[in-house]
Amino acid sequence: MSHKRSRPLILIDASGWLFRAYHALPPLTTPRGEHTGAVLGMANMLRRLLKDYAPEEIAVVFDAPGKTFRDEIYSEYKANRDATPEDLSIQFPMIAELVQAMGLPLLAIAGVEADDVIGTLASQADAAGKDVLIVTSDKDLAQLVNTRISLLDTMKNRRMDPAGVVEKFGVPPERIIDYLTLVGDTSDNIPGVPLVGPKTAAKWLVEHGSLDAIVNNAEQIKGKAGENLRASLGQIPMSRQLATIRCDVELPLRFDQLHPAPPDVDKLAGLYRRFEFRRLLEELESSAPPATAAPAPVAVIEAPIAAPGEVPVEVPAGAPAEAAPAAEPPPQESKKTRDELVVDEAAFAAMLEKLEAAEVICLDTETDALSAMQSGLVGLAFAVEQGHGWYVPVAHNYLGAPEQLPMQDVLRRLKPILEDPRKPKLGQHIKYDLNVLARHGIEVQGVAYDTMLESYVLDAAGNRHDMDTLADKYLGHSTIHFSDVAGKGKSQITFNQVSLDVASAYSAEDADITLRLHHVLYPRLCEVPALKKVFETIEMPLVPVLAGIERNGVKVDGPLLGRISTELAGRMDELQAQVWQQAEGEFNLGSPKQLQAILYDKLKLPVLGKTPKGEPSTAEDVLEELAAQHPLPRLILDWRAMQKLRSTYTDNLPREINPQTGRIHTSYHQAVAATGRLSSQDPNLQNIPVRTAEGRRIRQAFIAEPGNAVLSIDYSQIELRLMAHFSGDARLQDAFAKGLDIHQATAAEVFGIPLEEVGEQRRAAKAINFGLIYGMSAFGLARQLAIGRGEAQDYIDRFFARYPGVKQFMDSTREQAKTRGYVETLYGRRLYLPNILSRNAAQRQYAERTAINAPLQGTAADLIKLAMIDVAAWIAAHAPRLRMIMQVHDELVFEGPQAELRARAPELADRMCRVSQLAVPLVADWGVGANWDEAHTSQGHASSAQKPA
DNA sequence: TGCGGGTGCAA
DNA sequence: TATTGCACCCGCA
Repeated sequence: MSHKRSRPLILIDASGWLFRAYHALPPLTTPRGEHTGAVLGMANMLRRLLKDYAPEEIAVVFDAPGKTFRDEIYSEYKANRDATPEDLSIQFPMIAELVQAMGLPLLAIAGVEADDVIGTLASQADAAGKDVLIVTSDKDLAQLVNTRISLLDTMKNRRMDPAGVVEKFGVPPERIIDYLTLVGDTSDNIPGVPLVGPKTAAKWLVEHGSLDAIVNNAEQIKGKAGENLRASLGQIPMSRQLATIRCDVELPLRFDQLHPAPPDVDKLAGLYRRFEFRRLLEELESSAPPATAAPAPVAVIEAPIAAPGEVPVEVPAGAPAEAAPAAEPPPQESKKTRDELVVDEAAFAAMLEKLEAAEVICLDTETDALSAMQSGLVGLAFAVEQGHGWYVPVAHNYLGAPEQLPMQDVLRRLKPILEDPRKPKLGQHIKYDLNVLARHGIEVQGVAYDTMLESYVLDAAGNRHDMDTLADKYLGHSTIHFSDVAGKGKSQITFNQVSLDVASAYSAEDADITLRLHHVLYPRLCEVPALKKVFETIEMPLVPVLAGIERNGVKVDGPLLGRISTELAGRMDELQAQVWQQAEGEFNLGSPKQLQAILYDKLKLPVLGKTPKGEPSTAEDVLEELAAQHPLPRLILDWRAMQKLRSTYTDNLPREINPQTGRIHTSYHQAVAATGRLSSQDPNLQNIPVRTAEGRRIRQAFIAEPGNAVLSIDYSQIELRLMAHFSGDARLQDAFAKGLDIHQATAAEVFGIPLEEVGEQRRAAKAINFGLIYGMSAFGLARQLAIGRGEAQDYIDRFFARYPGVKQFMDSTREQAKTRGYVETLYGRRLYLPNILSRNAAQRQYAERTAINAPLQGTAADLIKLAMIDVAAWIAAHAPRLRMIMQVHDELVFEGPQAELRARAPELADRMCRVSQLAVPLVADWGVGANWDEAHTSQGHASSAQKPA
């Protein structure tokens, strides 16, 4: 049974909303001088909510004036609050009128706050299995969030679900009360623990689990904040009580009595006229149905409505014994790193001793350029305990730079430690440091932790994984930015020009922050054994393998690319002349905007497609269709194809050749793709052309050193095989078991013909097979195959009829995504899909497609990563003259002496196939050639391995 | 100089 | 109204 989303209950924290809207909205007055900005804001917000969510029940909840139970608990409660501005408070009665005229229930309950009313109604609805949307900008209400209850900030248009709470506060909803208790609230005058702000509170809660655990471990908590905690222990129970929203308030009605009534059109029109809301009035008059006998709205007013902050603040005699000393806002906690600049022998020796004794060594290198393959080492930073870092400068050479320890000595003495596999190393994006150090003669061993990858495995798509982002998110710490020390733009200096003091503060902090991040992230990883395993057995072992591939690089024939470029340029000139002739005027062929004007304005060709922004598209598929009616689109297509090859490949690849190595060294990014794939950058070697003959000429420029050859091995149909494995579909598995051409087999099934009679149907079957992996719709398939929607739907229906397991797999995967909020790969790598329950259909459907695709794409990524780790170890042990030089998602490319490469190819392909035992065989095809194109084209040798039956 | 939009290359 | 990426060029602030 799928969990059906019903029309929600909406609860509006009206007092809080107005207070904030008052400051956010422009001050609006009628000519008579009535202030109406907040009224209009409320009207628009309510209309929007009704339209967007069609709530089954709704209530606009105000604070009632007078004391609440919180004032009983704490005499200073809300004592700091400013009085409500008068031009806001006079709008409250107007708003009450408006809400009632709109037919919406309005609540103001004496003795409690709006939050408690909301909490009570929300928990009633939750118990009844109903979805609840709370409109608020107040963080306190985050404690109510769960899978059914979410917060909506209408001003920022953001929904906050449990994951959102974690993202914003660093703790889940059930820890929000603990969080608020620790942090306190200056506006409510709730005492927190001095020096403990949002970040420390979240950090402690993550480390200890709960406020109770923190209290129990108070003796162990270090620093000034720890002292303050111990001093505040007495007031914690009271703060906790103040921060807790009550969910058991006695109310005169239940949530299911809060149905909106039809608006009282006459009254509403009268109000709109009085407030001079012309647009709303027009809309009302143009759309209003004849007034029906409107049932009176359920408006329960237990007390007059109070403006926020109107609560009396007189202090009763006999205030609580230990009134909090924290009237002032919690000061920003200090997280400064104690940095130690190492420029003399004694300090260096002392540091080495500490490094030797450390359990984990956090390291960071500073260089004079961004590229790990070009840069020179400028300094090294280390940290072994939180709060302290060393910086060892070795090549700062600005005018007047102090003397530093000689680089060669420093490296020679660090080498035994860094190359000791028993000493675990930690870094942020440590692959960079491995490459820099390798180029300086140190092969770092024992690479155990990388905070970037810890964050990536925890939640690949939740945030970026650079240090600044992580420090902000997990430590609440704003790091010293590189641009702060080196400037930016034209005037940016390189790190060797940065003064030692500044460099030391920056670098030591980087190492320290990395260590602190590790202490937050790694425990989280350990909480989910599958993720810990992905981290330990896939991502970390892959780091040195990738570093090796990057350093190996690939040889590219620059002169060949240059010749191709010249040839293309000549042909493009001719095409351009013809285009200008056809268009009867010169224009820039590379400008979609100018081309659009020519095609659609000047030549009046039909608009067959739009860009995402709604402009007439000049994209390939559109031009392809237009080519039937006019010669110009074809010329443009040809020109574009050549322009693409030239600008992206023939002209730019030669510039990427490293002058020292004569090869191209890409960077593989391990923490970018949501699914677990790698990406390649500077240059991207994972999108080198292969489909067209013209494009393959680029691949021919990927060559080997003299005497060497290129070996390409790729997995055959890996994602479809994984679909067969996951789905358990007998027919699909059988097709792979028999070694059939899978597209041909699908064609036979879908079209109900014998295998040997499959002809043109194979193309359609291939499109279906691939579409399947991407969660394609009938609409998409129809467009792909240029057939009718009905026909496409028919294909899909027949596909699912023949492969029922696949249908079942897709349904259950979507279901899992909905109930758990994530999907996972064969190895337990997770992808969270926060939008899977979105009310926005486009977002939800997108998440559903991702839910189908991610386990397949992600498992394929896991498999080839494992294969790379295995193959790299095997090469190191058995064939050190071979080099792994590229990875392209389902393909590995090697270089080595021709004969040896050919001899070793079957073993390498076998190892790739044996990396995992699935329900269908894994097959890898390989080929050897003088260049990448030849290696690819000559593929025909296959290896195969399967789980024994 | 940086950014968004449009386009197109790969798996 | 098909998944994941990277990078080019244009046009504009």
